Amino acid sequence: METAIGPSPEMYLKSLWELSASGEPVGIASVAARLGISPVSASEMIHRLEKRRLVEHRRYRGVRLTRPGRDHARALIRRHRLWERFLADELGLPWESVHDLACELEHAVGAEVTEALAARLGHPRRCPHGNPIPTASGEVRLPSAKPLAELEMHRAATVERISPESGALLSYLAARGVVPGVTVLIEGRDPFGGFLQVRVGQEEIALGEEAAAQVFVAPAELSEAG
Amino acid sequence: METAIGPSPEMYLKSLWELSASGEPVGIASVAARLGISPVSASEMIHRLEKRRLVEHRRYRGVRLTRPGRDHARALIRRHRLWERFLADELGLPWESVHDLACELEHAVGAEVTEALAARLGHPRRCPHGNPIPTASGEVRLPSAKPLAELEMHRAATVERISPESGALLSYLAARGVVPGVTVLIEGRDPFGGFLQVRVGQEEIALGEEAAAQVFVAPAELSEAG
DNA sequence: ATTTATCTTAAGGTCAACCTTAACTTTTCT
DNA sequence: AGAAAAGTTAAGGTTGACCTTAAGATAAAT
Repeated sequence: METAIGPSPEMYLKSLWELSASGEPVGIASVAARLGISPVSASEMIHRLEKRRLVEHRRYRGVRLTRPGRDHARALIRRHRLWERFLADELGLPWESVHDLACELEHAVGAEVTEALAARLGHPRRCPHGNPIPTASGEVRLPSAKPLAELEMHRAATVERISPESGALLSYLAARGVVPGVTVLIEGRDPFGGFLQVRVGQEEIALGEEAAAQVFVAPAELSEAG
Repeated sequence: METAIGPSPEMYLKSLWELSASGEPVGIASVAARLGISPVSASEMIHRLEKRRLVEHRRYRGVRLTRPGRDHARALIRRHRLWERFLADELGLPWESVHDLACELEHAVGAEVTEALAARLGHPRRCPHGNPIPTASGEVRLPSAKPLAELEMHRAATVERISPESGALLSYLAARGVVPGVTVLIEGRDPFGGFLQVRVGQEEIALGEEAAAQVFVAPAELSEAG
């Protein structure tokens, strides 16, 4: 029944969803930090959301999405990532900017448009950054992958996803060819942990640890072993 | 430079644009009526817009868009109608509903997305209701057409556009096959002006005068006459 | 057990976008 | 010229979404 809630409350739901993949309560301060607002304002909004039965809040214990809250948040993520695909694939907009653009669009459409869009795009399962697109029925499968920093040396791996999806680091990675699907290989490690020497396709680059923390990779199967 | 202005002010600009095709001042009351708000609130907003130099207001004389205001409004109409095309053509959503859906989307994108969308759609010149899509540089050509009610009897004509683009009448027209491009012919007139007998394609329908006032037609060229 | 850090509530403020009621001015119409 | 209609300003209100500062409560960590 598409309960209408404004852009701002929606951002809270989305943040809560992102901050608690498995459903543990989230501190209000971390929500506030993520949205760049004061804890007091976040607290206020959480109470508003609680009145609408979208979240449950236990004082000093944190917030959790209720069932309808979680459904709404998941639907938002779905919309967001579908718009990202659209913007990147159909409109050819640059990878680094689609996240921010999709952030606006996600609040402007309901299920009708979303599902038509999904159908139009062929029901993609990943956003351009490699993150999974929840299905209409609500399933989400995060690809199993680990941070690039934890990859063994000289072990080939495929970039599965990059998270989070916006900010200067994305352009940095994009400029260096680090996008989902490419094969990477660690060729060297700075002894003090400052950066990695990484081969990306043909090229070799140095990747700061902050950037490397955002890149999740799946090691390629080495041999015919099960 | 894409001056950011919220959805609400944007709706005022759009309304002003629509209410004064040729640039004559518009009464605040009519803006208020169109947006469904009180004249007092409209007056307030007009003053806010005046501070931003988007409109000019002369007391008791009406409001007029300034150059930047008109540019912004035209850009909005462009976005709106491009989204309509997208929703109808690419997503296959029903003709009667694309207007309202596009109303949300138009506030969610800037020039970058708009132009990419336009390119993607092949730079269409008309929205699904037949109304012209302003070009990126700001040209608008309204197809010459007259209200269906003014068409001579038994004279074939093509439906050029339907305006306004939303409301119950649209579904009414859509259900009867009255959409841009079809050929219509008046076969009879109610002596007291209540309705028209119209042939639409193969079928014959009765069309109320309220509905007929929204349908703009271009008479087919009868012969080889210049 | 006490401190520290986190969290929450209280109090008061801002701004945008609406609302109503009421009074007043200007234009327009008869 | 006078009345009606349209438009305007004033005054006071509401709601949502933010803010700051300050005080109080709880949990966690020493």
